Formats: sequence, C-alpha cells, structure tokens
Amino acid sequence: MDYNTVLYQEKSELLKVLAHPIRLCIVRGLMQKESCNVTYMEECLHVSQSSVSQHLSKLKAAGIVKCIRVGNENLYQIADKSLQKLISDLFEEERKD
Amino acid sequence: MDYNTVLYQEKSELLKVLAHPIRLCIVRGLMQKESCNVTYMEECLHVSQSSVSQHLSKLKAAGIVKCIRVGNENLYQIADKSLQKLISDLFEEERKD
DNA sequence: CAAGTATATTAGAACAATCTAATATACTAA
DNA sequence: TTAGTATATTAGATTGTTCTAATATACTTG
Repeated sequence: MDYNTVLYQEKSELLKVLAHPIRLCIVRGLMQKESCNVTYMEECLHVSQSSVSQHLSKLKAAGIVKCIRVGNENLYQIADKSLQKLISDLFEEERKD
Repeated sequence: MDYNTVLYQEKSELLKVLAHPIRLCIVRGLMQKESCNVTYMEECLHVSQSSVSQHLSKLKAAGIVKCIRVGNENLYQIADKSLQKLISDLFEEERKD
C-alpha cells in the first residue's frame, strides 16, 4: 500500500467531479446521446439553468466534456472516451467478453 | 438522458466515498494486499490514527470494506469485489482481453 | 437597433466533508 | 489488576461544495 500522493489526488479529483448525481447523469447521457445543448439538459434534469451550467463547467474543467458553439447554443460532448468503461462498470452494464 | 434520481444518487454516493486520496489508496491497497490492520495503514499513509479510522468507517458504512477482529487488532478487507474493475479502469490498468 | 433566446458568471447563504485533539473502548500480558 | 497496545468515537474549527438569485454576455431575428 504505497502512497503516491500525487497519483491518488489526481484520481480522486476525477472521481470527485463524477460524484454528483446531476453530473453523473450528464456524463452518462452524453455517452449515449453523443451531443446535447444546455436547455435540453435543464429540462431532462429539472434543474435550474445556472446549476446545469455550473456543473458543466466543472466537467469541462476536468477535461471530461468539451463544448462546441453552434449558432446560438453550446453543444456539449464527451471529451474523454476512456471513461466509458469506468462508467459502465459503475452501472454494472456488464458486456459479455 | 433520463434522470432516475434514486439511481444516480446511489451511484454518486458510492463514487463520493471513493473520491478521497486516502480512501482510494486504502481500497486499492486492500485489493492487492488482501488484508491489513489499521496501524500498518497509518504508517504507509503517514496519516493520524483517528483520520485513518474515520476513513475506514466511511468505507465500511458504504459496504466497500469489511473488518474482522483478530486478537487485539482489526483486519480490514475488501467486501465488494465487484469494484475491482472500476478501480483498475480508473488507474488505466488495462488488461488485454 | 431592440427584443428575445441561450448560456455563463458571480455572490453569498446553507450545508457537508475533513482534520486535529481529546477521550473512550477492547484486548493482552506482566 | 495495572500498563500497554490497537482502534473507535466525539467535538469543534476549518474548508469545500452546492444551490439560488441576480446579472452579464453572445447570438439571432424582426
């Protein structure tokens, strides 16, 4: 049990960003839906505009999602596909391999 | 992006417990070491007795670890082996399959 | 340009998490 | 039974997180 502080801080930082029901739902949703704007998320999640936006900015800062502007709206997408496995393990979506 | 509140709360609760550098190290350590007492963890982690003990009690409450008393000491072990995959994904320990 | 729509940012109150220091409990062994 | 070792629990200060309300920015369209 060797304690490489930096490594564990980094990894736990990532988990901390995922460890919120709204953010987790956004991430999982984007993994299925590919791309989504903020207003749509607001409606699905029944959460205020400000709140969704703040959660998205945490996810973006962590490099989990990215955002492209299209006309008037911001489309969010998964930036780091390597999380896909972690998320499906979490939800026990066992793929038979 | 369907928001099943209870499901996401439950899953994010689990992530929250893992989302601390010390707890993450304990869990990963126990996955490799099988069994460990508190004093040993204290020494590896360079963290106070009270602090380790409090982290362990969170892990236990979440059902992630369990504890067996042997003589004078408490041996901790992983209770939920299904987390193994999640943890190795997190640390990018890719097993070729 | 003015009004409307989409989103981000900020401030601050409310609440939750973490650490330290002190104390309590349980077992062991002289 | 007393001292020592191993661990848990509690209280409280400190810090971090999350929400709401208000405001700001950017684009679009009449």
